[in-house]
Amino acid sequence: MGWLRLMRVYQKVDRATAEHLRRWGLSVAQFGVLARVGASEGMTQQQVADSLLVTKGNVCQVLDRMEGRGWISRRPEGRTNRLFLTSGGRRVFDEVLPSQEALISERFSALSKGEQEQLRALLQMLDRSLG
Amino acid sequence: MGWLRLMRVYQKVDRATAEHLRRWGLSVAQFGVLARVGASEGMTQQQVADSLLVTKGNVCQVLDRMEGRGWISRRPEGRTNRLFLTSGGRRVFDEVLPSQEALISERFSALSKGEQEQLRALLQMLDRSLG
DNA sequence: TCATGAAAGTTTAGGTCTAAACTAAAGACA
DNA sequence: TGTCTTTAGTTTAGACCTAAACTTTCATGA
Repeated sequence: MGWLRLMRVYQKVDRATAEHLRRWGLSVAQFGVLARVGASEGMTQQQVADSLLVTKGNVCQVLDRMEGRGWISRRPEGRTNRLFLTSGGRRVFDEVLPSQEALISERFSALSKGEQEQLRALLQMLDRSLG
Repeated sequence: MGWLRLMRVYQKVDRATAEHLRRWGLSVAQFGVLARVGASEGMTQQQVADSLLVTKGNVCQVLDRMEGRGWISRRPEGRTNRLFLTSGGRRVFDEVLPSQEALISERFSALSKGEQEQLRALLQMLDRSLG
């Protein structure tokens, strides 16, 4: 079954990522938030949750820790919080993002460019079909 | 990046699985152990951990709950524990496994047979390259 | 206007997972 | 035999994640 393979690949890359990010004291979840907010500041917590496919309760908890470490700030605005990187958060983001992309690219290097494109296309079809 | 797609597909299928298994009061982690032990009884905890790509500490915790619910039994043997399904565990296993396989097959049905085979082949190459 | 309801965020209980420290049982070898 | 190391399992602290209950704030329409 393809699902088992997909699980294994996910687990392995996820673990490699986790170990890599530990160098900056970042967890995978925190990196996800950092990357998302870094890519478009001013998002609300709910928007971040939706885009990462996690609950808003989870985002709230992860943000508590990241705010505590001075990487992200919540700017209240009516009933929402708008999220921004602090200067420290921006510095980490600028350093981690390319490094993380390099790690992923290295992990996928067993596949040729064409094969990677094939894989991407198949996963995209699947993703779309899953709503 | 293909990795983002893979993450999304994993998350979506994982959530769907979790919701489906809730009907039997099973978590995804518990189902993993149940399926592994059900497929070859007498395994040690370390063997289960290795085959699921998780730590032995994690397996120990999950087993505590499953043993508490009467699905699995530990049979001490020297310094290892051999794992077996109880009759109740076997009953759940026999019922859940086909249902779970049907769910996965349904979730992957947006891809043709050939496409699924392609996907499986690409993931297998990737998996092997990841040690 | 104001009551009702929907939406954003927070909190909590409970299961998952890891890393690391710990215990106990084998095995190995001088 | 006695010590030394390895291996299996357990425990613990800490982060993650969800579901569900809760609070606050906004929006809507009678």
